[in-house]
Amino acid sequence: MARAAKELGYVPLAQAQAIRTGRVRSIGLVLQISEHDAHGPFLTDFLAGVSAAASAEGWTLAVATANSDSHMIDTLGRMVGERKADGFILQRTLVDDPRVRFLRREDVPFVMFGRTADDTGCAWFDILGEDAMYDAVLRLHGLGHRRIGFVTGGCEYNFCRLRRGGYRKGLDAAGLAYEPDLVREDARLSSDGAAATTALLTRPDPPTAIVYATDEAALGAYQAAAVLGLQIGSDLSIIAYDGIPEGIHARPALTTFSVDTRGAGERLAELLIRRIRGEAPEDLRETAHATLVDRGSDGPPRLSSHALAEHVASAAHGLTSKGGHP
Amino acid sequence: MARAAKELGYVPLAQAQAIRTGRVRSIGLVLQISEHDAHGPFLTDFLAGVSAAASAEGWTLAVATANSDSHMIDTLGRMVGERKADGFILQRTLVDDPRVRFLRREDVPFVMFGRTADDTGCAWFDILGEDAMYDAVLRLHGLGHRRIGFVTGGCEYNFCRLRRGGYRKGLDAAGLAYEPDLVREDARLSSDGAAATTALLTRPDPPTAIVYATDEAALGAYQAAAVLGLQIGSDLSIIAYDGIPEGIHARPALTTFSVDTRGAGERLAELLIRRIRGEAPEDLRETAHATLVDRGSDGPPRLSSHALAEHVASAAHGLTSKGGHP
DNA sequence: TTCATCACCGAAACCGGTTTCGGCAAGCCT
DNA sequence: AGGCTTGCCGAAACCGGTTTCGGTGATGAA
Repeated sequence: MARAAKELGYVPLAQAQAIRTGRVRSIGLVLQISEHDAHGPFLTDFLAGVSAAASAEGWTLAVATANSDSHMIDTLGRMVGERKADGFILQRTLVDDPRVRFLRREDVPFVMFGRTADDTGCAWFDILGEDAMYDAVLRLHGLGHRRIGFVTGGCEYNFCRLRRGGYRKGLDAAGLAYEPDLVREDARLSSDGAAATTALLTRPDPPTAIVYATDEAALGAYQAAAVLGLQIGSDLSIIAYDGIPEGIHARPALTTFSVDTRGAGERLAELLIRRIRGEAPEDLRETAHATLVDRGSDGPPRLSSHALAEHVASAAHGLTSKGGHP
Repeated sequence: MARAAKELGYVPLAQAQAIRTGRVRSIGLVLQISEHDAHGPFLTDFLAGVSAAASAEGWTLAVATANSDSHMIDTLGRMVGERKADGFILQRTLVDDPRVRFLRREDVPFVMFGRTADDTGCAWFDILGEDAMYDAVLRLHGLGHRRIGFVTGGCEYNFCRLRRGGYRKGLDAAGLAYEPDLVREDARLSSDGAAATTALLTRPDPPTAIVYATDEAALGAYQAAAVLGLQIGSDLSIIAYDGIPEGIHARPALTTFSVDTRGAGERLAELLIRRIRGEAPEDLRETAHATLVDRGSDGPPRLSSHALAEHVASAAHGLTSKGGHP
């Protein structure tokens, strides 16, 4: 019977099943359009991964967008109310995420891309950015750097806390002292990254290498270095994280830890489907590693911190005197 | 009764309606992940527009991805078979598009972003890129340019044919002769754009201005100009089309016709919903205009075509002699 | 006033599955 | 061998809406 039905090309209607089972076989994804990470190929890759894994299981992907936190919660509620999605993938997890609180309260299944501070009852997939930061510090230490700075992204994101922890553990492992003054926070845009870099370099004891929590921030370093007359890769070594394509086009190209966004999407879709099918969230936690893409932006230090400080001071003087008498 | 129901917070379950009406109130969107235009903020803006307009009508958005033409057709068929979508938005319309043929044959409603060669029975929304190209030529003519080149994108896309037509009409209106040698085709990537630009500039009678069908191609012009020692905006004027953010960061910033991607998504969603509700495709055709963003990449010609040719020739000689004795 | 038509409203059938329930046959234990 | 339990299979109820149908009351025309 079942065989005959199959041969006739029969496929059960998803919504007819849904009416009884309460499942639509659909994964929900609400994008925050204000997020700048929505740019770049990230979104496409991520969607490709999610939809590939979903369609392999016969599931589909329902996408919505939100322009604010409250709009986000509304949209999540509406989608689950109308049964447009059986569960959600949450990207860009915050340290304390309102979406998590809402979905937990409403008892709606979800999976996070990234951990939160309190992940009880949460399933998640995450790339171990802290390990990448750790490796970056050790790599720079191995190249001969002894003063290594750190620039993070937005502090409301949990990854920022984690990566900063990885940086600090790297310093410990390398036997270097942690100096809070060598850390700058909240560099979201490349302009923030440029400002943070300038601030670190104009100190009396500047770092000869800087680790950036995001490529975006690191791109600002090129601008800052150009202004101060420094050569990236020799006068200043930088290593970042994300693997965005702009890093390839920078000169010298950016050494960075690249993230398999598509693969992350696939894993998240699979985890969410298993979560919806009833598996315990504690059993649905996976991690992966970012892979180092060794390009030209890091190398042995050409100058000592002291010499670098003098170089920067003279460049800054040149700038101000030029600026003063146009 | 109805009021009381509403006050109780009642919302009809979409899939229960769907089982009887055959409508899921869902818009389908299948993305070609191989498309390079999937990068950049285009996709985010577009999704934001579509999902905003859809949710205003109580509809949702079902997204899938495809990595080849046949996979695309499969996915369209599967989504309509499983009733995951009531109709589709097609982006990046080809001159002769297999998706259109399939959906037309299967009698599935759809709306195109961009026209095709044969649009009988098709609803569409499009930005009049041909008008932009026309305006670009007249603008350059007004600045004093008399030899104006043109570089198109991939010829399989219909917009390419249209924009080329706009360029030609612009030449006519300006009283300039159309010279096939001043046109280069198939510049998809910026590297193609660079090659096309170099080819045009190394002619004995090079254009002093070039119009590009896409920003991507135009970005290659900066590279080509740098190699030949030309200053964009004076030695060579360029105007392009799309409004991608990289154009802002180019030096000088790219003068381009900017497209309201989000608005396009909104219009397309609304047109598709009306199409699904039964309106005739002929009544569902809309156009909009791109808006010129006047930045620094165009200006009066500093050199005549002849002088430009000499300049290029000497630069090229310098390059080869350098290259010959490294 | 009476009859026909119209509008409105409630009941029932239906959409296409899932799930439960009951009946029947077979197997096992006493 | 008889009674009880087990397993399987088909029928029926159900999910939450839409749509059709039939009946009722009201309205308008003869």
